[in-house]
Amino acid sequence: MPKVVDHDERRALILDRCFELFAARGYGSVRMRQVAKETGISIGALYHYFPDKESIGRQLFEHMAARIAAEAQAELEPEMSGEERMKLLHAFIEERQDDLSRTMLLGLDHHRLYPDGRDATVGAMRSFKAILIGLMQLGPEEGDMLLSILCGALLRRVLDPEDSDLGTQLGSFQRS
Amino acid sequence: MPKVVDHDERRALILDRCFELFAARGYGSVRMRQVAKETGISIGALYHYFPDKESIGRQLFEHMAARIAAEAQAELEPEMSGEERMKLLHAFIEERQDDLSRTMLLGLDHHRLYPDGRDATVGAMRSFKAILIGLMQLGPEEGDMLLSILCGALLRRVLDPEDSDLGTQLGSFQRS
Amino acid sequence: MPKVVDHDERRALILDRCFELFAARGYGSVRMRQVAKETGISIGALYHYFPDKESIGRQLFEHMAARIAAEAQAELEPEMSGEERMKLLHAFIEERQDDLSRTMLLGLDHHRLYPDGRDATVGAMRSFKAILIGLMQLGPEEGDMLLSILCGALLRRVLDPEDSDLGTQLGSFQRS
Amino acid sequence: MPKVVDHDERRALILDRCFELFAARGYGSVRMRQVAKETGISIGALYHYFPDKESIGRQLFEHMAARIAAEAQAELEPEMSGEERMKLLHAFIEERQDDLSRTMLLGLDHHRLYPDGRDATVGAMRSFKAILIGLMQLGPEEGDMLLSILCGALLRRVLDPEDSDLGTQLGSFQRS
DNA sequence: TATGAATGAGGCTTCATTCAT
DNA sequence: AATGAATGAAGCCTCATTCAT
Repeated sequence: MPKVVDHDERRALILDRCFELFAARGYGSVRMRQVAKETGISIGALYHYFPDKESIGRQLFEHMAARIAAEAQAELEPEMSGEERMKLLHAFIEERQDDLSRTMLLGLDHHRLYPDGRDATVGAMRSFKAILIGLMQLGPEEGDMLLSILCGALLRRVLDPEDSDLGTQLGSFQRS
Repeated sequence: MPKVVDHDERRALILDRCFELFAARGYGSVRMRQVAKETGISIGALYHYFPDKESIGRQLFEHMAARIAAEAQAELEPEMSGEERMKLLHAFIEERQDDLSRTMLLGLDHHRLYPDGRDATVGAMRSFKAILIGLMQLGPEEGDMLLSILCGALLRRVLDPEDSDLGTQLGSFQRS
Repeated sequence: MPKVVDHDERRALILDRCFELFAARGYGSVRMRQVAKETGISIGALYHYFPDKESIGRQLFEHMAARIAAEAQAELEPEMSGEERMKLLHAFIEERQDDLSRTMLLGLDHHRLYPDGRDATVGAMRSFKAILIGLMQLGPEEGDMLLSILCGALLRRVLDPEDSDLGTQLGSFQRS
Repeated sequence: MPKVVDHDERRALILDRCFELFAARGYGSVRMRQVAKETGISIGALYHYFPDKESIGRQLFEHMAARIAAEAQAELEPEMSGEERMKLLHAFIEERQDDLSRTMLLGLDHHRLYPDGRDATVGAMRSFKAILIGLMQLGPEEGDMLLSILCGALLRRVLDPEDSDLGTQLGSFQRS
């Protein structure tokens, strides 16, 4: 009897393991050799789980976006006062700053390289907006603004880490 | 030394012409053949003006960031009332939405691929922040927030063009 | 030692089952995965019976050539008149057109890929020639000619099936 | 000004140069590295002239079949007595024994690997038959027989070079 | 014995760079 | 200076073979 493996589980594991790599270097600059080393899986075995490199790139964003959305929906219970909800959101985001930034970068790669799959980035953005609006009980304009601030703060955190404090900016939003 | 001027001029021309290409595909996915076709300059000639492909990528971001900063400083004269300054900023940004988004994308590529040149992205971000603060006469926290909103709105415009209106969000900021 | 018999039997079975595959695609274009699927035997098990892929290719031609030669010797009893012997030969060949063509193709692969085993193709050709000469009681030149016509007709049947009728050509030979 | 090359000419040169290689090893066992070495052209340059390896394989047979057919039509002038025509044919074939055998082997590879291009082998066979019939002024059955003898003799020459003399067999045909 | 997932050398192909023209 | 054909290192992927189960 050969080794029994759950293909879907293994696929997810591989995606988790090469998340950082793709986010840090960008799809076009990642080499399959690096993916193999990073995941601890041989090059050949990677091709048991993904038909080609592009498929890894495509699935990676959707995988991470789905994971974060699921965590958000699980953790962000709206049964509390306004101030507490903001704290909860704040904590949630702060905890995941790196994952969120990376997923954002993957989203941009996804958008640029797979024009036929742009519904994935659109869908992800709208899901997050809906989550924010639902949690904070915002109007659409406020939701837009909060989402933009979040995205912008994450982006600035990438480009100029020392001059961007997510906490301060969420605070500013709240006060306004 | 007319040759040198010519050289720099030509370099700038080439950068202008392949700006869209690099922004749309990402540094790692652009091929020299495409650069040649896009700029109308033969592959061989490109190597007269740039030592290698990386050099194009590196210079491209700095070139565009500098150009936009220069335009901002030229156009955004602060000699007017608060409301007018906001209108001016609004118009300036709206006119350059595409260039700004693309430059942002290039900045992210720059950051990811040339870790030794991160001062370029840091510098660009801070310049823009200073311009915003100077123009709108904001405090540091407000400046941060405006910059984040701008970056976030530009990013969202890339990922979900139909659900992000830059004008509305600047308006929201203003009212707050 | 029943195991040994079993082993050889199984080997023969495998060879029979992948005969078509190798003849149709050519040794160099057959994949072990295809052999496994075609024979219904797992890749791993194939390696119990053959040390490597080359061994299958080598044995395949010899196996089929030996089988056909054995059948020829069993069926082509020369105890009859000249005309009947020709009919018999004709029937024998017509019945095995596909096998003969395929074996010929395998012989060519064998010759090209295993230069150290060319005595196998030489031996096979000479056996068949001897059988023809013995059966039809031909002189050496006639035997040569009949063998060439047979080989040529089989080859033409592969390359242009609609313009080659084996029967007609054997008839032409007979009349001459 | 870059080096000016006639693509078609160069393509033909490459095909000529790797003819032996493909015939000797079989399409599936030829490596691009070998083609580069054999033709004296770098691997990269090969891809200026052929989109991929398969294209070389496909074109090779058609190129050689066309070349031989052209030579046959140029050299085999039928303005002579029957005996002289046979001598002429004999000389023509003897001179090209290797090329003819190799082209035959390529035809078999072509047939096996490119099923969508089988009209090429069919066409080649029929051209040669027509040339034979035209030259020797044969009836269709005789033409068939002569073509089969030729093909068979060439094939036997590959598989058992010491036991096949093309001249003898053409002589046998003539006498019959 | 039997299975097929895993391995990694090596195949085909791409593409940044060079260089003859 | 300009051109683009040529080069070959290195990328993606395949597939013969191994090995844990």
